[in-house]
Amino acid sequence: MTGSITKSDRTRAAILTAARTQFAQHGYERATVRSIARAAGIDASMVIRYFGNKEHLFALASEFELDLPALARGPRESVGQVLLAHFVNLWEGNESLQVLLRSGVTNPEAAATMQRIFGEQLLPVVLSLGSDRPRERAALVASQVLGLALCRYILHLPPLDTMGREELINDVGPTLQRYLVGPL
Amino acid sequence: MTGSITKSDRTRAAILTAARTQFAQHGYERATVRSIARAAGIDASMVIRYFGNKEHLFALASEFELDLPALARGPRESVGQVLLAHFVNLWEGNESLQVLLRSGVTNPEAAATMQRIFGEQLLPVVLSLGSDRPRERAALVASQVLGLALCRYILHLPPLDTMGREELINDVGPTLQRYLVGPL
DNA sequence: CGGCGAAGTCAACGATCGTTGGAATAGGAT
DNA sequence: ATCCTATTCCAACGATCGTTGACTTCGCCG
Repeated sequence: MTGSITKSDRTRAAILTAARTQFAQHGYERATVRSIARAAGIDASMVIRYFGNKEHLFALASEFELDLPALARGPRESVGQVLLAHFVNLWEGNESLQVLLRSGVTNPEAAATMQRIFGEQLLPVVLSLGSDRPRERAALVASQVLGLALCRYILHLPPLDTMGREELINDVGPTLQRYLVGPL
Repeated sequence: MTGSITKSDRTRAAILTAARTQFAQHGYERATVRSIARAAGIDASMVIRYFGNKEHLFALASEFELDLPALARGPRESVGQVLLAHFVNLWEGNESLQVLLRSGVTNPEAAATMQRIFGEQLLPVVLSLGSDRPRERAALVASQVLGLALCRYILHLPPLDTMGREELINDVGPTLQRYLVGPL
């Protein structure tokens, strides 16, 4: 029996998926245990039974990796555009980042997770490029990337929310380029 | 009697101030009517008595003006730095913008207010500069300004949260400069 | 000083939240 | 087919939310 996919595995996964969607769309406080359960097609008590409490469920639902590309291995003149393209793919392919962004604004623990993720995953990439003031550069990159995501996916600020990928990358790419390897 | 400052005027102002602080620090859902009342030193029912309901109080507490400078009248090569300096003053002198940012992420009405403010006040300034694609430029400026505020004042992402004003303006100013009048 | 309206408190309402424990049900092994 | 256990539902708990209405206190005008 051990190792096979039981029914509980499937409901557990369904709850996690529903939780990610609810947290991403409504944030930590507005996404209720009951709404998550309803989206997963089960009773609210099951959510607690499987994940202990709401806070723990959130911790698991907001876990993810940035999987940043090895910028130092590519051409130096396009690191900004490459990094931005990667982030756009991330935003649009996975809602985990939206979970963190939507909740990190009111939930201190989510804010801490955000700090940890960008510190552990973005900073090394910046370091590998060998520029001066790497910590400042990493934070500047984060500010533009998060600001773009905020306006495009959360606030739906026109015309940013309807602009095409290429247009976006052409307009904002040079900003990241300067933050990564340009003069400050 | 009409026109003089009554006691009710002072409590009304106290409630509004307390509401702004609570909304700015905890967002719409976590700032409770009771916590606002406690901060204002009165009973929760007074908050409702004076403002009808929580939603209406929030609408009044999140009202403000950007008071943007007339960039077209100044030297063209420093419009980015001037605009950023103005925004930094705004963030640090008044918590109204933090109210909107903290709440706009989960509250659709706050998000709409944010759209309206940037559309009505930032876009005209960009238009006055005569660059191409003014709507895109205004939105790009918003993305960097809001992203910076998010990281610095909400998420407290180091080292952005402790960087000095001048340093910040030197690093991010050129980004706004390009968004406003540079090549896209 | 007595009264009257404004200002504020108090207790409670219905709703909803996260969470719990026990009853009901299902599904696979014997 | 029957039992056993994993899985699920149901009802309810205490807490907290926004909001309401009745009661109390304050301050001023005559």
